[in-house]
Amino acid sequence: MTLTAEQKRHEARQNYNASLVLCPARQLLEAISSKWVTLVLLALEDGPLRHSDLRKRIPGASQKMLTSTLRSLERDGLVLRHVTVSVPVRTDYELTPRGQSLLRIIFDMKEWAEENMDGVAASRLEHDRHRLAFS
Amino acid sequence: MTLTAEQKRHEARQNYNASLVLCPARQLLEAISSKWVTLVLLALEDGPLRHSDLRKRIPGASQKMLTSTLRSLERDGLVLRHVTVSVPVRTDYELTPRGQSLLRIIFDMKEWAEENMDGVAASRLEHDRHRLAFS
DNA sequence: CTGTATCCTCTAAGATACTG
DNA sequence: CAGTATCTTAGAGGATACAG
Repeated sequence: MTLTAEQKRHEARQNYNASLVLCPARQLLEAISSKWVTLVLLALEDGPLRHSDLRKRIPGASQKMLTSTLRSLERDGLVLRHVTVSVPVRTDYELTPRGQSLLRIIFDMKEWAEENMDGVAASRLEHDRHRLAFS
Repeated sequence: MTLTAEQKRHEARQNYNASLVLCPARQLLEAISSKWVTLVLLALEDGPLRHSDLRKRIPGASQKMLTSTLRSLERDGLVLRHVTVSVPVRTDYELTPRGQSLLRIIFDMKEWAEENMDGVAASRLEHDRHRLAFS
């Protein structure tokens, strides 16, 4: 049978998806653990921002990614999108209570990152040094 | 000049990298915000595990991803790798203190995810329902 | 058993150009 | 200004086979 490989792939994928369904917290973890998500939430920390302001605050984010990230956050009820119908259009984004509660977690992550930045950097140097010595 | 597009790409990439260097916490955030990282750390929660045990605990993780995730965690000083030279080889992984401190953050994330799971799901349904109504 | 190397696929994300 | 659509690409990640 020639389809064996592809069938196995399908099966594996199915199993994977099944496990995701069984543990729904993972879905959220995945949705959260995107670079842009954290950056957007942090940017919205102290009040609503317009789309263009968000772009300024998050250099490196393409418009496309920003929009799609915001859509996803909106869908999850983490940010609120308010459109003012004028010419030109104006849209503001702000955190929902749920978004703010997540922001607290992200703050903890950020804090941890800042506290452990140096240690991790040192560890990397050490590790790379060893690998180099044996190669 | 025919290289304009590619040059722009390079330039943009450079700017992006530059901003990463300027805000080193982002590097850590990126390193952390991988699905496998969180799953591995959670798996190591209550004590050392062998490579094969980790695979059992994390269905869906290919050997390759598991190994490379572990390597990265080891490099960052988050897990410790202990090799017992026998036949067959035996390797155990355990959390370092730094890894345990990160695990606390991940626990908070997990807790948040579990608390907000239902709300997010509801929000998604609502959102999708609206989009459907207008299409 | 643990790990590496190879190949291959598919998705995330950037560039670009266009609409309301 | 905000958003969408299209094309393209780099890289993450899986399958497989093999080595120590």
